[in-house]
Amino acid sequence: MFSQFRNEFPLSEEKWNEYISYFDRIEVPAKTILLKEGEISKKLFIIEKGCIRVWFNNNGKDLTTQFFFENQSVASIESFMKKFPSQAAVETIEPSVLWYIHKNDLDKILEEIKEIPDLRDRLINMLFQRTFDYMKYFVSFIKDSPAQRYLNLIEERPQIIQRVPQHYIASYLGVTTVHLSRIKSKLLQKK
Amino acid sequence: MFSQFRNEFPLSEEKWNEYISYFDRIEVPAKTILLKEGEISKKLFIIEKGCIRVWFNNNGKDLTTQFFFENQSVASIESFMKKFPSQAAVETIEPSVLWYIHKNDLDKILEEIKEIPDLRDRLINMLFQRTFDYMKYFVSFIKDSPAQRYLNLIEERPQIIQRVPQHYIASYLGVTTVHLSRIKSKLLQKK
DNA sequence: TTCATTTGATAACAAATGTTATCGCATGCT
DNA sequence: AGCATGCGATAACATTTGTTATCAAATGAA
Repeated sequence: MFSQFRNEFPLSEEKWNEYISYFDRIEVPAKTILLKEGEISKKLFIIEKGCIRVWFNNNGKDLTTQFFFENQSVASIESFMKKFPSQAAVETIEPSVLWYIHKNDLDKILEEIKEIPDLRDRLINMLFQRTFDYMKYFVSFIKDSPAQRYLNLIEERPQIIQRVPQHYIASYLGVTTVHLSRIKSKLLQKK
Repeated sequence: MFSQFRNEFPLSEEKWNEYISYFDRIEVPAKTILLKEGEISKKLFIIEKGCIRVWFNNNGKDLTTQFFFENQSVASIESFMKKFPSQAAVETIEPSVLWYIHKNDLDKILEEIKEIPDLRDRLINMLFQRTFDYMKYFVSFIKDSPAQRYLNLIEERPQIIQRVPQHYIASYLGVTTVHLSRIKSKLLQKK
């Protein structure tokens, strides 16, 4: 799982092995709740196989805000960083194979690697990039119609279209399942 | 302008004076474009007096995404950081008194202060906080009705309601001016 | 296989929001 | 003061999106 990332990290063999030893592997079925709404997030997950969504409970309706697939890391990030109760829940969509690390262990690692300027700068750039991604996502949400956003998904994130049940996609797009069906059938007519 | 921030920065008197000498002061009327769409952002502004909006041109309609008031710093941040042409424009709403610094000078300062762990960590936390603010903003956008979002603005950012013309507020809420008028008149009926 | 459950499509109707046009008030300029 | 302009309210109508209900197909468990 981790060897593919080995050469990205300028670390000694010892440190590398120490760091990956902090991770545990689990296999879970679909619809496993990894973090409940209101809980404090204490684990960061990395997906070996499967997919995960992050969602908010909004008056009983669920509102999916993010999807994650293989090799991505997942946490309710604000809860994880600041030890706040999470507003969001984290749940598998498919049966999944996951690796996770406890926050305490990750904090140890981060404390150590931030003395390495190269890694430190990369971390900062990641944070910036995440901000920019949110901005882009948000602007598209106000700018584009649901139909256009659906087309964007097809172009930019085909995995979502292929692997995620449609009602989750609808909530991600901010529309009802009924309306997403209408969008799809209109798009088919035009072709 | 800067003396109120003096004690937040653990810097020598010399460095402090050097850093603030990089800033210039300008006075501009309302509706002054500080950055055009498509330009690369090379200045960071700090508002002494007045207010500013950041907006996107979307098929001729403008879409305001952010408002800034006294003591806040403003730039088209992705353009400024990465030297990309800016998708957004930056424009004064009121006649304003601004201070600005060129990116080159700011980069020099940042390069120096990031060796100070305290300042460096604060910078990183700022970036995280900005990410969290965007997430919150975004979630509210999908979760809440325009009327609810308008009520949130009254509660959380009364400056916007008081100082910003209504058509900018409408575009910020993602609705037309007509619809915002309807929202306001319905809220009045209920009281 | 068989049955229950999940998922998705569609129709009919309701509610929310956009579009266009008109009016009036306030503001700033000369 | 007088006038143009910007801003906001409102009405009538159009379009988009939500709600509820029903049905069909796919999927999963016994």
